[in-house]
Amino acid sequence: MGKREISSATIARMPQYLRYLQGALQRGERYVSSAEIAKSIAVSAVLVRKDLSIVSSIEGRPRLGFEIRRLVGDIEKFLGYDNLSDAVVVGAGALGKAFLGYEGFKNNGLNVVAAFDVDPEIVGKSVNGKQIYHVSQLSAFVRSRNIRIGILTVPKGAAQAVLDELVAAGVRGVWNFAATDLTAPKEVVVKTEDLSASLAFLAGEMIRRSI
Amino acid sequence: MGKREISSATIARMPQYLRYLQGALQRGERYVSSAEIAKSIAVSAVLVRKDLSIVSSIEGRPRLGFEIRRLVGDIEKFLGYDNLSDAVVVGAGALGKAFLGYEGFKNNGLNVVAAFDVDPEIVGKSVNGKQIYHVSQLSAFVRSRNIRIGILTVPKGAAQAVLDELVAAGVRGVWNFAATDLTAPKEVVVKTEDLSASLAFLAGEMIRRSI
DNA sequence: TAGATTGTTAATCGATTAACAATC
DNA sequence: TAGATTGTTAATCGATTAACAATC
Repeated sequence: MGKREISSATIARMPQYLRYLQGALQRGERYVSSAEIAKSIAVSAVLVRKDLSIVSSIEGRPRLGFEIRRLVGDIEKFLGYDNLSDAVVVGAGALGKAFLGYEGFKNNGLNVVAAFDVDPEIVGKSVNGKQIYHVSQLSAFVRSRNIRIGILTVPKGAAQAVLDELVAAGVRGVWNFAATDLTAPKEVVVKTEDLSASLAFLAGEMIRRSI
Repeated sequence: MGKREISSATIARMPQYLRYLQGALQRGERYVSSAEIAKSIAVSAVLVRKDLSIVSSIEGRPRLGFEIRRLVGDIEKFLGYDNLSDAVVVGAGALGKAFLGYEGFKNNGLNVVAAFDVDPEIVGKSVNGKQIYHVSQLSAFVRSRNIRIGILTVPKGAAQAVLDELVAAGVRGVWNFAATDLTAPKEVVVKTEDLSASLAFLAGEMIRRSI
């Protein structure tokens, strides 16, 4: 609809706004000014207003600020949190199991329904009421349940092959924790989570500040 | 030493370069051009050269490119990967246990030595040879082992208190997976890992591309 | 009302890219 | 040598901030 491209920096700030606003809502606040939001996120108030104007139809009211409840609704909608989609986890090691056990992503629109692995030791078990199947059943499962999101927690070596299989079965988004670069068709979104990059940032900051 | 500030965008690319270069090294390659690196990372060749000139003392050689082995060494040094530091995990739930079980961060200079929790069910057990202690012992442990890094995988509500305790005991860097905003003294680096922000990015891209 | 706070336009700042001479 | 590839300077681009009129 001719909308201008929204910068990824703006998108990345949305969950932070959301987190702050949900907290404010729980404290019983109803309105918040851009300056208050700005302070909590270490960003300028103008930028907050600019960001909010992009995702929200509501206008802030001079003297009062923004109505928190509606803002929360708009940001959740923008981020797609209102629209729960099912996901599968491939690789039921420690991290994969953590995904099975964690329900928190439901608030973010993600519902993990099952996991897949090759290890006969764990295939057949379940975590948090969610079954671990053998990888040979992955493709049929994804197809029949019309799954759109796959979470990759397999070893590096297996990641590309699993991704290919997921894509062939209809997955359109892959959340990759395998810390390796993957290739996928253009219409599939791959988000590689590079925790060692974060760690590098932490370490780098520590070094820079202490010297 | 009067060095110019290095942008966090540059720092964030370093682990990506490193990953590509290590792969090239394993394939037996010895030299690589900035254009090849650029292609694998979807970034321009000029930017690669600029980034590399910041972290590396070696110069690229016209026609040949950069010597991979030395580049890998320089980037690892820049990121502090050569300098293993001990860390503790606080919160031994599913994610915390994943950290205990995962040895991969040793390549990034991080060595997890123990975990802490309050749950009597798991205190006293060990994962991957690493002991889970009661939180009451946290402070003494950190002090006596001179631990500098703490990984927070506790529930939101407990995060700030744990951080305060870690800081009081001498921790200088905190990797926070509790998805809540924390406050810490200026000299302490806190890196909050917001997986729901990543997830938002994935979901957002999926929506944008499919409409 | 007066003043706090908004939304928007123009200016600034910083990161990326284009252009190109230098080099092996 | 000729040509691939480098490092650097200047131009561009995009994101953030400053300034300020509008509004409740």
